[in-house]
Amino acid sequence: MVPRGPRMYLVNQFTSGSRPVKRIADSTVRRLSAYLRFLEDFEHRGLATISSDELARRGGTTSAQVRKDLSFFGSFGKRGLGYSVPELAGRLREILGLGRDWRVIIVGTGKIGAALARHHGFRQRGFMIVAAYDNDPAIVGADLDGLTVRDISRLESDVRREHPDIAVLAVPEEAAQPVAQRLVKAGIKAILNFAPAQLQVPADVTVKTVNMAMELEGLSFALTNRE
Amino acid sequence: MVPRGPRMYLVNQFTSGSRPVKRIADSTVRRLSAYLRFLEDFEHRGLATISSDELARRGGTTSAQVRKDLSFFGSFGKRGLGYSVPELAGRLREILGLGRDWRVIIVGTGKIGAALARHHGFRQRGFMIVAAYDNDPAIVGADLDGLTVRDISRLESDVRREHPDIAVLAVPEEAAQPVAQRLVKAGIKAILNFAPAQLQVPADVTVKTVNMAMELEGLSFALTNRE
DNA sequence: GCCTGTGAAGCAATTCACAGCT
DNA sequence: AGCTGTGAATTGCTTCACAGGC
Repeated sequence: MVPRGPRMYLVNQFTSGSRPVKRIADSTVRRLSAYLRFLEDFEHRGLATISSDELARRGGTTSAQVRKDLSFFGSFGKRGLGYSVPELAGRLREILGLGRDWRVIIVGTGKIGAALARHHGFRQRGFMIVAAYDNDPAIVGADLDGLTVRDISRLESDVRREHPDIAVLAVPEEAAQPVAQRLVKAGIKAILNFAPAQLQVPADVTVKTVNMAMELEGLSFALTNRE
Repeated sequence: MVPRGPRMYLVNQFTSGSRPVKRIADSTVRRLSAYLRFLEDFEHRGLATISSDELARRGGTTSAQVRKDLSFFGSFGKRGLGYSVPELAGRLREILGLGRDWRVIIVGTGKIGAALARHHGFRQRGFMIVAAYDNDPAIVGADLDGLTVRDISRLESDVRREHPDIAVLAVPEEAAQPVAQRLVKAGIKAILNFAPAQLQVPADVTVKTVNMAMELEGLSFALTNRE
């Protein structure tokens, strides 16, 4: 029934002038993220240039795909030479919005939420965990690597005052939708959801769901259905 | 360069006779997994039938998509009525290979690996965690909810003796590829990878990667590129 | 009348292939 | 000669629309 448009994004700020607006597929964004990772590796090793073919090999895709992905945003390479590693890395950071810090809150500090709160890898990429929430009085007040777990009753007032950009949702399945609604109402526009639930949110809110049960079932399917 | 076929699966056991083999897209399998979750909810609530339209609403897709997804595997519904909830749930479990238990090992018991090892939700769906490994002598021997962390040097011999089906890879980025290679060499055919790395494995090994940095960057992109 | 199952149509993503710059 | 950038061709996923059974 309900017709759905593909989940894509405007990139009008990249298309100069008044040309028709471009839309970027999710899969493209994921690959850009992967390319950036490889470029950072190359940067560390002091390499100056890289070809679409090398990026493709590292990313498990094709050189044509790499060039097409980049072409949505501009022409960053030199024919006959390839791409300047630092320049392309910079462009990708800009495209992905990594030129600034993002304020992240974690909602639900059970096993997964707590592990995420303690994970320092996010900070390095500009995702600053600024608060963590739980509804269990036994957990509220606890310390998570310098972060004090707050009572979830403060969620709305905190969000309105501290305007975090991204909420990581790590609550039990049955709490996921109600908490998501509270987050949206308080003004959150981006949610990383670890609950095995399909969240219903307004179109201007972006949700990425990480569903480990689903991934395991995908592996089960693959193991079961092989020639 | 390297041309890639789409990552799909044979389902010849579902297509009777010698008709040309069907291939199932990843996105379809993910949706089947979601449908099963909703069906289990309906089962608990004692509902007997469900229409493709109701499944679609819960799954954020369309009724045509639901029917098309199911049609790859057979005709499970009744025209004018819908689908029998228990029957369709059973069929989906069969299709997804959930009619049996799967033996899962966890490699790397840092924050994420340990949280996964302690997570009981997997067991309920037939994913039994049978061993956990680490290379840190300070962690080896520790107890994770009844599971003793083993020394990773035992990995190959254990895998060959205990033939686990799925390995969850939760090691640091730089260790991901070497450990994946060890797993593959020992005979593992399915890997759930939590390391932010693009694993290179033979075609008969299935890898699902859960990359939180990539998801966060997808949110960053969405927040940055809005009209 | 209601809802499934499915070819056909439509649309989006990937791959091809080559012109054009270095 | 080497490698990018990009229209065109292709592939494959999604949606339409309707015949067919309940």
